[in-house]
Amino acid sequence: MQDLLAKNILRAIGHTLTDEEFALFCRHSFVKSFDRKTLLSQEGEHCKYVYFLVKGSAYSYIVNDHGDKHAIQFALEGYWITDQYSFFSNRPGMYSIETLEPTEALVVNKENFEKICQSSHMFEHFFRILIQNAFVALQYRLARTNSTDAEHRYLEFSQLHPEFVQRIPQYLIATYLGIKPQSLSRIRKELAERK
Amino acid sequence: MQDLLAKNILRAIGHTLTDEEFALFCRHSFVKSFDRKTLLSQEGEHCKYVYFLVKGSAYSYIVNDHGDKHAIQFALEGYWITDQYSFFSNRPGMYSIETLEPTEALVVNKENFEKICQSSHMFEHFFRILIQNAFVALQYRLARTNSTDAEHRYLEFSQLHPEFVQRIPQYLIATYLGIKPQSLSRIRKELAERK
DNA sequence: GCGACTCGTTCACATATGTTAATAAGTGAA
DNA sequence: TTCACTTATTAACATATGTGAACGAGTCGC
Repeated sequence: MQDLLAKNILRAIGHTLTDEEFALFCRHSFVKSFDRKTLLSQEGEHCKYVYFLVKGSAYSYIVNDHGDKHAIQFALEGYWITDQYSFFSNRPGMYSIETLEPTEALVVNKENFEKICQSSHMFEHFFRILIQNAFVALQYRLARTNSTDAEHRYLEFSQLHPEFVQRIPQYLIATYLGIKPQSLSRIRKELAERK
Repeated sequence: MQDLLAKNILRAIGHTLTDEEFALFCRHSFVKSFDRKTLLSQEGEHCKYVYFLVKGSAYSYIVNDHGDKHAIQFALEGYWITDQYSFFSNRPGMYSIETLEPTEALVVNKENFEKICQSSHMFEHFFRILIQNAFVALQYRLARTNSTDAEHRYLEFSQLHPEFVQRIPQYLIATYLGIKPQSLSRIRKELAERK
């Protein structure tokens, strides 16, 4: 189970955990299971935890003034997810997080997260790299959103994340791409006809 | 001059530098001046440096398939800027960075950046917080881009960054918001008429 | 096996934003 | 001053995407 975590760390920083580091993480986290459609975090409330998914899937979303949900991030096994805004600032969250399938996660609360980072330069480094990579991916996504039409964004998304296309409902992918589910349906139809 | 940097660090992590830490940073950075319209980084080439602006302004942008520039980030005095993708991955850049005014910056190359982070847990921490804050802001910006119309995005932008509206050309702000300069002009006209 | 959902599709029509082109004000260099 | 260049504005028309509504195929609980 913590195998996934070890791999995650290895991939990010190129080396694996010592036994002490591993113990440090275990002491400050716990495992928890969630049903499908469980809210892990809710808009307006403080998001106290960061989740590392071991099994299942979840997504975060924002609700706009018209009440529409817009997906922000998807997470499958091996992904971290939280409301970064709320978690890091200790303010009420702007996003909600919901499981899509029955899900199992390693859970770390804010206090323990800070402790882990303080007592281990390695973990501080790891989490810097982790958020750095997330930043780079997000920046690219925004750049494409601002400079490319929906059809190309969808094509790029489905090539980059075929596993999301498989497991995430299409109407959520649409909002993730910044369009309506009907529009994505139309785009997919055109792509299929042209092919 | 390094005053700005000290403030920047203080604001991010709540305490200031020791003399050794300050010396560490100085040993691994240098000051440089640039004319207006200087390319600090160029698409296709490795972005070797991160810049902390002490004076002037700059912006990063992506060029899409039609050859249109789209602003990614703006930087004024007290802001950090680089092509994070290229800088952190050591790959050819996807963005370019150009000064908008005569500019002065503290410059750190990748190697020294890593050294600073390795030899000081405090700097590792600072840069984690820095990129964390950048991530949170970026995520919110993307969430709004995907869920809000251009008029509201412009209003929010100009309230959040009045200093950008002052100093950054309007056509660049338009591309930053994901619209054409003509559209921003139209939106501004409507806002003015309604008022 | 039945009703209640959820999800994807399709369609006719609406609207925000893009496109192209022209104009004008402002700035800086010669 | 004049010329070249950059930036902002405006207008008529084009197009991608949104809107609202209907329909059908799954799926789940009972």
